[in-house]
Amino acid sequence: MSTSSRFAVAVHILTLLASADEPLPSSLIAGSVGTNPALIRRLIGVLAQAGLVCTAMGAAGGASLARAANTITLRDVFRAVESDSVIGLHAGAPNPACMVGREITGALTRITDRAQAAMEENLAQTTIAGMLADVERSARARRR
Amino acid sequence: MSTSSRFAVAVHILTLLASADEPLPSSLIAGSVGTNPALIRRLIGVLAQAGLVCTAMGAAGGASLARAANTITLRDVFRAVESDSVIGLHAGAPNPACMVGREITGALTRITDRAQAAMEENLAQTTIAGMLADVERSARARRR
DNA sequence: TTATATGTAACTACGATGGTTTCACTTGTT
DNA sequence: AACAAGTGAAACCATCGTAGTTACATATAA
Repeated sequence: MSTSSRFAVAVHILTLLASADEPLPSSLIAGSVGTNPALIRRLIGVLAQAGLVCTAMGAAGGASLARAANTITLRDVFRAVESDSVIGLHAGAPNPACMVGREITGALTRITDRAQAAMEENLAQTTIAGMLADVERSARARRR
Repeated sequence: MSTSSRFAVAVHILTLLASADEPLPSSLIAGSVGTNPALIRRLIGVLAQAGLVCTAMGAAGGASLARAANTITLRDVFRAVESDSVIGLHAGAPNPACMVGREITGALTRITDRAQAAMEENLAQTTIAGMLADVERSARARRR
């Protein structure tokens, strides 16, 4: 199974904000993502708590990037919206009367932590600015 | 969110099989994992399809490793039991009328594929034999 | 022949996710 | 001052995947 779509939508939102020079309302963002404004606001709340975006209430309000787009890595985004580790462990504790059951969780945790760190290290190599550049490059290529 | 516990349980099963020199019945494995035999048999079916274990029916039957424990990497196990990519994309297609909406999925796919490859590369560095050695080392250390 | 297994289908319970509606509150504009 | 355009947050619902469980047909060693 895969993680939720929150990461994908969060990157979408941030890339959109990076391409704008004024606060964008949740309704506009929802139009681009293809969902409804309340959902976007929920996710933006998480991103705001993580210090990635800031919001303005009232008319002409909306969300904008809290930092420069080239200082926000996809790892930052991932950690903001995805709390658990991507590789799950046992649902219940294994049998402590068995050697493998007793020691497997510790051994597995070491492995999965390392694997996830490798993945996040990879995500850290891309920023929101990079994503926007990538999107613009693709759009140019498609137009030709 | 995280993946299912299938990977963790599968590694548990395989480590257990690596420590045995005869076929183990699902009931015994279930006792070590802390769940019920039918669940174990379901998972073993997947591992058998992937060519990691083989099973024998009837009395004195059970599951055993199909290959040497030092030739089964955790990446093999991961791919056998976890079909989807770990990082999900959008639930529905974004709005193609918006540049970001139109291009973000392609850009994201490139990123997430690379990130998952990095994670799997990391998992490939450990084998079931390594897991068993790790478990045995931990058990020795605990006894002291 | 019997005990011990697997393989598989069917069903339930539960939690996370995405989606939706609604309402109080804030703020720029006229 | 009134209004329009926003956010923030709560309360739901539907859906889906997972884990768990039971049951039974089938296979096989002793």
